[in-house]
Amino acid sequence: MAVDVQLVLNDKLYLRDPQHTTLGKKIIEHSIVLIEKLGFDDLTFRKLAQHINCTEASIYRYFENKHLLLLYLVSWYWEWVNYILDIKSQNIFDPITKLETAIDSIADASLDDYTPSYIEMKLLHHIVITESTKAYHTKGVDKENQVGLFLPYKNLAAKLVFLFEEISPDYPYPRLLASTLLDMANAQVFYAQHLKKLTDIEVDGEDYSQLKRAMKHTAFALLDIEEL
Amino acid sequence: MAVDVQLVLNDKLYLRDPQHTTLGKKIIEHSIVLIEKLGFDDLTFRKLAQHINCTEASIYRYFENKHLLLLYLVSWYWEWVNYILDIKSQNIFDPITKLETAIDSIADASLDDYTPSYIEMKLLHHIVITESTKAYHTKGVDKENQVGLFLPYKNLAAKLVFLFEEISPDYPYPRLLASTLLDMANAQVFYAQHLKKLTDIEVDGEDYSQLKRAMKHTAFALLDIEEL
DNA sequence: TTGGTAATAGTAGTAATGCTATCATTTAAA
DNA sequence: TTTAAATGATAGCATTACTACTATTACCAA
Repeated sequence: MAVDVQLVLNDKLYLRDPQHTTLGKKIIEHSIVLIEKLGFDDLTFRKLAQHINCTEASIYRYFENKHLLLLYLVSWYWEWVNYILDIKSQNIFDPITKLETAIDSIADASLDDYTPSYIEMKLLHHIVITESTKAYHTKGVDKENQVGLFLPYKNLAAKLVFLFEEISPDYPYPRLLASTLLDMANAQVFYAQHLKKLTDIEVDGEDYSQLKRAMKHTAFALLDIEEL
Repeated sequence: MAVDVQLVLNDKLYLRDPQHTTLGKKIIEHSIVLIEKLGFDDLTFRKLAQHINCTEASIYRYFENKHLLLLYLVSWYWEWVNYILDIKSQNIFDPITKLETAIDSIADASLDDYTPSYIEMKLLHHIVITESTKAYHTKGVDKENQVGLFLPYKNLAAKLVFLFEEISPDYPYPRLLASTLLDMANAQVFYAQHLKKLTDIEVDGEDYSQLKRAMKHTAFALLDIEEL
């Protein structure tokens, strides 16, 4: 019997912690289902409330608005990737192997099965791919950044930067490479699904092997490492 | 006395072509100003109407909704970059120099001064940087892609792909590199302005030289070309 | 077991949004 | 100069994004 993992998320994301209550978990669970179905733009708290048979007001007790709900979901996702990455890179000491592991973790974190029962990870991954840029392209970025709402993503990037600097201390753009790789992991999947002319990779179901190969190729070439 | 350039845009973008009328141009002009000021999310046709002293209904006669207005602006921008790129790469025959010119055009297309009087190019550039992903991350991507609404961006990417294949026919990810570079041109500027930990470059006012250097460094390394 | 508090439900209402319709009036092209 | 096209003016309506208030239930501690 699996115990649900509880990730610690910034408490500015919510008014009441959804991980603590039954309704809270239901909100998370069904918001994922509903965003996947309708798209984030067409999600409303009213529809969500109807969908899970609670009142609109109840949802507002957890999240100030749907933007913060999205930010919560996206934070959850990246926090999860951090968690998976840390687990998988335990006992690996060669930085290049570590980087490969990191890329693998980033590309298929959603396939790991330690995920809490109320979070359908594959759907959440899909939401991150198609909707996550909306979470930080807002007038409020700077304020939200200041209170740490983007830390999960930035911490993940920082881990990559650390590896890059270990591997190729002279590479001039480690932070650019980190954010580019992370963005690539989402964008290229989106292109593979919707704008095929913009990518060379194919994503077949949950098979991200081509993405991983492309990411590694890119990272290695830029860090000036021999392909393995 | 300058003559306004008229770019040919997909007629599915609008109900009535805004380039043909005074009010149309005013809508474009002030939508740019207002999106820059409020952010796309907080723009409404009502506010825009008040701002330019016309009626809401008049704006709806040009654009079905604000999503299509954004798509129009973004299309205009990328069409403009295509135009600038074509002009600037005339009479250049060395593909590597051509690629350098292309990257320069992409990074500072907004600085060219042939721009029509009613389009404040620097503002539009800023809008593309912060809002353009919203234009294609919607439930309607596939339909809109099918009728060609993303062609300006895809055509630009195709031009890069053509150069990559000329320069390094064996490079395995030309389309990925094209879209990655184009996305990078926006994302890294956004990071430089809002999430500095995610980039190594600085953007000082309208000086995109560091961005250009980083883009060239990336492209050359991946295409396996000696730095110049 | 009781009492109190946290969680949720229920209801209601308001300002703003995203449109659409109708008809009158102005503008500009033939 | 006529006529069609473009715009204005006004109105209205369903939905959205909340907020407020009160009532009820669940649960934990004394």
